[in-house]
Amino acid sequence: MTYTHHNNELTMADIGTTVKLKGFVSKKRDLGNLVFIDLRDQEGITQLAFDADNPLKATAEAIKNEFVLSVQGTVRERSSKNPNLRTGDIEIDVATIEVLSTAKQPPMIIADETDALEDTRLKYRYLDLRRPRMHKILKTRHHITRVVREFLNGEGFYDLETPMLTKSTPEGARDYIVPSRNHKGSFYALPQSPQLFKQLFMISGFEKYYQIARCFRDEDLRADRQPEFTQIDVEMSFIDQEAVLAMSERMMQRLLKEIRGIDIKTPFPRLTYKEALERFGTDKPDTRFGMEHITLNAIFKATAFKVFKAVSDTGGLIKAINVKNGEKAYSRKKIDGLTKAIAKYGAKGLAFFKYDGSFSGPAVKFLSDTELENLKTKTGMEQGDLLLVVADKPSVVNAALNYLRNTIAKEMELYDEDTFDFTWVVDWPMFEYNEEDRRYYALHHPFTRIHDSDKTKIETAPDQVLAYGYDLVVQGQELGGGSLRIHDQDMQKAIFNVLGMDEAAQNAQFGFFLEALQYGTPPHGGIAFGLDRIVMLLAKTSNMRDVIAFPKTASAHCLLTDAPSHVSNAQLSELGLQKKSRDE
RNA sequence: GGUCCUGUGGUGUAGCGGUUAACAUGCCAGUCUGUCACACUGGAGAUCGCGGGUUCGAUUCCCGUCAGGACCGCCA
Repeated sequence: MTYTHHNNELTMADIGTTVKLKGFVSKKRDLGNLVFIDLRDQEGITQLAFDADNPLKATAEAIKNEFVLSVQGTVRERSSKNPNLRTGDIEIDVATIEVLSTAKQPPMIIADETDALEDTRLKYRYLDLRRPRMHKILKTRHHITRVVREFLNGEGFYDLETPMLTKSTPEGARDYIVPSRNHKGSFYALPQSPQLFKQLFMISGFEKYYQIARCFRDEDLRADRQPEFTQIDVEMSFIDQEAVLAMSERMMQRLLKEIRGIDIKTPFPRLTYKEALERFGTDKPDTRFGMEHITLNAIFKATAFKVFKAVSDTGGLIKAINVKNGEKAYSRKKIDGLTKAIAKYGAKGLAFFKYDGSFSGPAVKFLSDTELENLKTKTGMEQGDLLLVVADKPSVVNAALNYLRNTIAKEMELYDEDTFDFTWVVDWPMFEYNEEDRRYYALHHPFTRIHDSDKTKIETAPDQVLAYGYDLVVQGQELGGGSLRIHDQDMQKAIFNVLGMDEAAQNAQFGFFLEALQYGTPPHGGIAFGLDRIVMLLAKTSNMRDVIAFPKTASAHCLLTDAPSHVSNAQLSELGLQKKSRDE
């Protein structure tokens, strides 16, 4: 027996027994004739005590933080107890001690209240991960994947694997590319998601698939975006949209209950994509509070106010949010700050109105009495309210007002962290026109099935075609998304046509898939959840690096291993590759 | 690709056109029998990210560069 207990286990009930413990030295307190050592392992902390007459006291005094020890001794009651510690009633009177490993002085304090900045933490990630807080998060992550697996196994899903070395595809994010040695000049790509493979499983006759799958996208990072991330990937045959949503709701319900002990109601409310954009200006609205967007175009059709008039005449949008009791909370100076903040979304200005029986604000003098009356009725302004108005092209207005709504709600504390307002955003448009490239793109992805009633519009009015696409949103974050898929090769080709892919391109990129569709394809659909985001949500952190054991920096650099790094010319030539100049 | 913020002992911060570069913590030594952020006394430890410029003089101001972070674009 290498040890008899973990360091969170011993209590008054164990007094008098001989135990063997191991762990890291978390903290030594040397009181002269009395030495205490906090021994930390995966589960917790136990205090070791060395009395004045203990022959090991000298040994204990030489021990430093983070040494790895194995000790044997007797459990005894403390003369002064620590109620903050699970094992705070007892301590170990040490009889033998073995130093399994010594330790250099660590570059950071290994405790929850570490003072190290994130780059230091990432460089010495293995030390950072010793902190109980990080242990707790990674254990929560494990707990979540365990519950997910149990749930999906229980619902009859098969955990099936898909390749990591696969084919690069043009649509979507930038691929991570892997050069082939056998086929010099050719490349694999790491999967952005197992999308086509899971559909092929359906064509293979598996009816319920899942995988906790690593995905790779070579795009710029954010606090909640890493170049490699994990999806809970699910696909089902012979089902409709309701089946996918209901299954997802059961899974989230189970997760919230088991991880946080929170009961949530199903079914989750639904918003159409169109509604979400109108009422919240985003496809991932935070629905924990009101302050919805109010469209004011109708009021200002013939206004004398030049700013609104110009926007109205050029097909722009005039929208507002009513900040209830915002008049006092938002001084002129703070509003100027908000105006500056929304400039990053392209908003050229922010009009504001205060109300205390009548409107006041810089723009009031440009508006007629009728317009002000209509404004009051439309926005429901009351004593002490603040109205913020943005007028510009729709994408700018929506982005700016969404930012304002979220920022102000946070500042005014209009919501609670533990409100889980799961919402489905459904009925996504199939296509989105890109002005720059002068072509349509798939809003979700090109394999999404469209509403039967819209089939005739594919060629005539692609931007009106709605798809069976759905996103799961909570607290203003996208947790997952999916769709019903096309199971008919003619329809699949028609979609590719709208996307501007000719037959040759379709065959080169997706020929294998178009062919597979010809051999009998069950109707199918699925969904994928961002595991990292689920962990963030349940572990209450806004930093994705906190929930990934070995994450990368904002520039996709691993500070621990220093990847990516140079490779030798020999390695390159084996792959048929040659570096261009500009070598350091 | 762009905007903004940060870079000073091991760690985290303060600071300022001329300083003995300050504080906390960690580290080392000593005192201490009940600590648990032990306490107290003393000590060591910094080419102020790197390069250039302005200046009599730059850690401080300016430019560039590198690194880290936040955001915009991007992420079907």
